[in-house]
Amino acid sequence: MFSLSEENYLKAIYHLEKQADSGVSTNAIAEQMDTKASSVTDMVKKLSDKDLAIYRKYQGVQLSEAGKQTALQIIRKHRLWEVFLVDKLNFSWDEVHEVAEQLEHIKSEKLITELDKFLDFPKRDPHGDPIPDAKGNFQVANKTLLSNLEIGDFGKVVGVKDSSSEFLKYLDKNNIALGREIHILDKEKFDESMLVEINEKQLRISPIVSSNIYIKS
Amino acid sequence: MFSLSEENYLKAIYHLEKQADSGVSTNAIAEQMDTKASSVTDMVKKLSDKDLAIYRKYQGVQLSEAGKQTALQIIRKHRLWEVFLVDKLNFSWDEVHEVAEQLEHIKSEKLITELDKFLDFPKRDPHGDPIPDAKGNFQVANKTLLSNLEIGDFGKVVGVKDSSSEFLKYLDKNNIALGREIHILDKEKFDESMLVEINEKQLRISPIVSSNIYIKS
DNA sequence: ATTTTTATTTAGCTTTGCCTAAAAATAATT
DNA sequence: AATTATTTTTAGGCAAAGCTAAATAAAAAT
Ligand SMILES: [Mn+2]
Ligand SMILES: [Mn+2]
Ligand SMILES: [Mn+2]
Ligand SMILES: [Mn+2]
Repeated sequence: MFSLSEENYLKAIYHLEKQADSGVSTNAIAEQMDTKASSVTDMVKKLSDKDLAIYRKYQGVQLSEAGKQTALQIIRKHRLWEVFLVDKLNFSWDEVHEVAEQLEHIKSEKLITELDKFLDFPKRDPHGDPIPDAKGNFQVANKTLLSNLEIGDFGKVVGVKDSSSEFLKYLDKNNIALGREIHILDKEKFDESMLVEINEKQLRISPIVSSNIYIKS
Repeated sequence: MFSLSEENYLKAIYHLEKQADSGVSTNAIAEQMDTKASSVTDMVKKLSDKDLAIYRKYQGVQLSEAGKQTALQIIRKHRLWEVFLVDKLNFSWDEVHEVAEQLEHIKSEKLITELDKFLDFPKRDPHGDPIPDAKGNFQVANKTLLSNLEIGDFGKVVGVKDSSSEFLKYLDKNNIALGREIHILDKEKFDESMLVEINEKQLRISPIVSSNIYIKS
């Protein structure tokens, strides 16, 4: 169907489109994909020719409906594989992304249908992100960043914004995991750092940490 | 490490080397890989440069020790994935090969170690082929082709030589599966066809069938 | 309203893996 | 042994996906 490279571009554009309101810029894609702007221009033209994206010179790109659906199916596969790795193969949540990046490109309808069933139709991946169904539908959780909470608030950790291995290892070290109750004891006006209670222990966290943890409050 | 294409060539050469006694010919590889002889020459030079193969112009190729080990690890992955698909995801033995061709190229040491463990260290794949261990070792079964048996002989089906979907479906239709007892009732001298009893039913099979079924007798 | 800076595109080149057609080597026949 | 047929290699090209450097458009600053 589509090349590995095309699939990766679609995924990147999909993710960038959620933040940007207008078209996604060439440079934004280049940065996300760790490639050069000129390469992006080439590919974006190709996606446009294949009606996977809408592109006007100097105006950025947006995914077409077909492009969005394709991206969602790749994301579906990525996240299902992540669940598989954690639930069945003893991977930790900081180890799965790299491997899922490869597995998401395997082409087999039956494989993904059966994997979904085998995993008992999970709704979220190990990082708390929603798993689209075969039609591309998924639940958007009403979550907020930990950094938005105020002194005295309670909440439950439901996801991470940054899912880099480094950040996840930091969370592990401090016993912060999905599902944990968190209580805001203090918030420093000066540097926005927070004192929180989690797992019956007190912990001071910097804003770079609190702005990468999703909370359901 | 190695490209998808390089890995496929190594695998093809490995399989061809088992039959051919001298070096594997360019044309044989081209046919196996469904490509052109000139493309094979190119790739074989590259493998030779990387010390994965020994190649002398017009004399065919052989795998080096490194090349053989690499091939065996790909075969290991291929067969483990086939077991996974059949044992865990309800695939039938005629559906797995295509998907395993893709999955065998996923790069992750941990993935394959854990998959092996998850499957309880299987020794054979769904077609009866041995699964090499992490060091490339595997048991060679003492098996023979059904076509070599004589009238009155008994045996057990332990593998298939042709594992094309068409052949496997034919076997399914006639209730021939791994582990089944088989009894040779008659063998026609003229066309080498056989009358066998399997599953308490009599069945006449052509030499093209009997020479693609492995028996342990 | 210019000028300067930044972003984007174009042009031209590289590598990988493949192809066709022609040339060269090897194998098979006569 | 010479000729013919087959196999293999070489030469020259193509498409995908990347890159650098130069040109152009858009945005920001003066
Ligand atoms: Mn991921
Ligand atoms: Mn994830
Ligand atoms: Mn197979
Ligand atoms: Mn097999």
